[in-house]
Amino acid sequence: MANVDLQRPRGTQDILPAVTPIWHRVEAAAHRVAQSYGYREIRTPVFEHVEVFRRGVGDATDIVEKEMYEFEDRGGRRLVLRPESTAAVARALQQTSLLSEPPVRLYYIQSHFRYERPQSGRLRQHTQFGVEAWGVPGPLADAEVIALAESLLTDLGLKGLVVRLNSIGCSDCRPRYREALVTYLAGRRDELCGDCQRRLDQNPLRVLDCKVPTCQAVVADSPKPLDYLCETCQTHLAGVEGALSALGITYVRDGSLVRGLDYYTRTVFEIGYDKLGAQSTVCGGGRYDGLMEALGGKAQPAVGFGLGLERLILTLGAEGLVPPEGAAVDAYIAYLGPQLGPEAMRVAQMLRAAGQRVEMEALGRSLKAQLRRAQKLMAPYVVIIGPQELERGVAMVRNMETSAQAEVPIERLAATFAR
RNA sequence: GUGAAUGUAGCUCAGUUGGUUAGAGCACCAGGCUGUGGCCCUGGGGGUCGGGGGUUCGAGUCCCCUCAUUCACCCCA
Repeated sequence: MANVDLQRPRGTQDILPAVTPIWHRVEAAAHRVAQSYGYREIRTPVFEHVEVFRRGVGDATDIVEKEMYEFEDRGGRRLVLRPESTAAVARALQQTSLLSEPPVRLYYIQSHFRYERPQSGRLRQHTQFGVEAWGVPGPLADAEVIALAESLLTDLGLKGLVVRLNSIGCSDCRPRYREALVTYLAGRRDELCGDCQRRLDQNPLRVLDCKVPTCQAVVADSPKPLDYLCETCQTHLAGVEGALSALGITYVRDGSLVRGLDYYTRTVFEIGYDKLGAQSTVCGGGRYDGLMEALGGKAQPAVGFGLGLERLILTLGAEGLVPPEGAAVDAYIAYLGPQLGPEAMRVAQMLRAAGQRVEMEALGRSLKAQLRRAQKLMAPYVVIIGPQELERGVAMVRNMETSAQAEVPIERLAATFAR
């Protein structure tokens, strides 16, 4: 503890054996649900050239401006630990022929790195399950990814999460709206909070979801993004909503929903769980038809989302959906006296080969201590290798629940357990 | 990046206006039961009181700095 350099870096966590099971469960569900929608897994490098995110995510975003872990490698390349995966996936697609046969449906489970001020649900290294549908311009694709996220949450037993939906327009109508909003807000600049006065210059759409009451009062009379949507965008939004309704997915229209990454166009959505406090957004996504071009490639429409696994697991905990720890092993091998260690080991191997999870006494402790250990592991059976039994080629098998014991010939142990 | 709270054994926490060797419960180990878990009894190992500096005869207690966690903001998953 004394040496700061030997501590876990700020905003990171060690995921210990007691919690890896819920991670496995969540990851398994993510793989299963994504594949059930025909999505295939992609894995991209942990680090990329800085330009991928500067151009993909946007130079003016917080993520790129002040949260990237940038470094120069020994060859003088400017690299960065990926702060998100969508731009990285787009980059990967440019370098393959996958997109020559759209649609391309992909998913990933990857770590992301951002220099954030840590809080519960906000880490410097966090994991996202993400999904991307490339080469699909129509609104059904937007609805599909939202449905996919919803399926995962339902699969894990979650209820009561709220889907919020909005459209922020396209390259045609967004500038018109932005201009109208800036004109309006500039006229009432002195009524806005300090943050919003800054936002007005940098990212005026963000003023819409400011929580300061005076700002909300100003926003209440402001031009609404939906009023400025061009016909194409309106039709698209209506298409998404129609599909969601057909699927029976409940959502709320939230005209103030804005996302912080520049690449979004038209559809944006979030799925949140309000009991998580300030970090309540579990899933965020939308459409990013302009991303591929921003990265210098041929234009390709796409929709997707990122879903934070740490936050998802916090939510499962808050909802009491983390199952209690089960037995770590099927059998515990106890033995008496150091000379029987090798024989105990041979028995353990036999059972493992037969598909059993087996832990063997490692410290040569008293039988009492070995049984205590077995109990702790919730091992249903203990196989006791002792000199008395070994002479006759048998082992004592103890049922830990009933305390019943029976001698079983060693060569038949595997068959006994396999039933 | 802004504002605030917290930091004592592996865990949850006591620790009176600064005053002798820093405690409890749980956990762990051993013995009681010389080869049998859970209950009980007895004993034991464990702490640079987050770290550094200062005030003082004396600091877990007071002051400063620092690190970490948490909460709100900001942002986002």
